[in-house]
Amino acid sequence: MSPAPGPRPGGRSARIQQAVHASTRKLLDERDRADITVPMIAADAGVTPSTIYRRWGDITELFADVALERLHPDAPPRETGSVRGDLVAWAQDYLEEMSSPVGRAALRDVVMSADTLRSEDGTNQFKCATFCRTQIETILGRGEPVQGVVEHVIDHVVAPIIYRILFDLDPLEPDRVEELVDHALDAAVRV
Amino acid sequence: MSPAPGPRPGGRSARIQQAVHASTRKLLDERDRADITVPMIAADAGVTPSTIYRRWGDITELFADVALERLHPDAPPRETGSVRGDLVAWAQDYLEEMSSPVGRAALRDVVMSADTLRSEDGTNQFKCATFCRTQIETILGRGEPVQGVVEHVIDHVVAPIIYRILFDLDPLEPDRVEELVDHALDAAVRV
DNA sequence: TTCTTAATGCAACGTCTTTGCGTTAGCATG
DNA sequence: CATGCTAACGCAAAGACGTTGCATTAAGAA
Repeated sequence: MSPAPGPRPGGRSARIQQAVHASTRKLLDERDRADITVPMIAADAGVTPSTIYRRWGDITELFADVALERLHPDAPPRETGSVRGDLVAWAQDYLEEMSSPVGRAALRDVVMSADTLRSEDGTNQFKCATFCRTQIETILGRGEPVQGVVEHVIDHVVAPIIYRILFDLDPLEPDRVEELVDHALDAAVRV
Repeated sequence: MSPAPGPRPGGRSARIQQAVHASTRKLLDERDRADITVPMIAADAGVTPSTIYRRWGDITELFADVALERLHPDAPPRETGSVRGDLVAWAQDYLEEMSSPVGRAALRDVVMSADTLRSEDGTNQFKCATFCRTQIETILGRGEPVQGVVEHVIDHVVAPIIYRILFDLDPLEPDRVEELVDHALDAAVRV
């Protein structure tokens, strides 16, 4: 038997990762991304730069890692009584979170991370999209199953929200979210 | 009178910019982004690194600059006889271009460029979105004007295409483009 | 306690980035 | 054609960052 490889939870490895993440978040709040360097983070976290380089490769991957943590939903979507209501509520929350400077920056950090370096569960970008999809599936699972609704919600609700944020257009009016959700549901039924 | 500031077309400034752009494109075709450095580009273009640093700030901005050039449409959208047909044709072309490794990389380079450094006509991201919008407006201008169609096309056709590319999801089937266009047009009429 | 292994710290080296200063190219004027 | 002006470039030095081999340490297992 091989002696159980992999990082042990609670060990030094985990403590360091936590410290580095914390320092990264802290610096991201204070300074501009372009002004943050690996040695800075290392100093703040109390580790050597080489440790960070070895674990994350480069600062882009570290940022993406921290961003993913931010983008990961910490609770299942709220329940309002109807699928439509749940979707609207979730999408409005999502829009608000992602529109904030922090959310926007996190989105970019994920998008700009390597797409060649894929872990066992996909690229960072894919993981990010999966967070969304999972939340949507949870909501839709509460109602009657309709083929392909998830994809429609992604295409007609999530995509417009994100596109406008990333490409610096006027952010979506929160009111329009309702319209988008109706559209996505209509689209699913009609096809 | 101030002696007419700004770069003179055809001068040394323009030649250097052209050479640097060319070298950047060339290197982007050969190597991976992460392996390309400013000194490399400078050597290939026959200039000093400091010139590039002074003009573009960092390699990210240079990449974004080159990417914008790639994303800029070089011709007005094809005409097929109907607005719907034009939109479908344009969207399919757009999907194909952006899905290619080159297109995808260009999109990312634009998205990851600074959003604080805005030129007189907006950020790089905004310019990129404007290219799309202009093409769409051209097409819509050929038919009867309907309030807000442009935004619907952006939200329901462009956004899904781009979102899926950036977030590493399965790219849209070219067939589904037609469906998206119809939805966008329906949406515009119905509201 | 002792052993094993993965991961860290240290330190040195090479490369990139930044910056001051002298020079040049392009354009305008007489 | 000669002269002057200005923005931009090349050069070179200094500083900061990225990378790597080697010794050491921390955490868990026997």
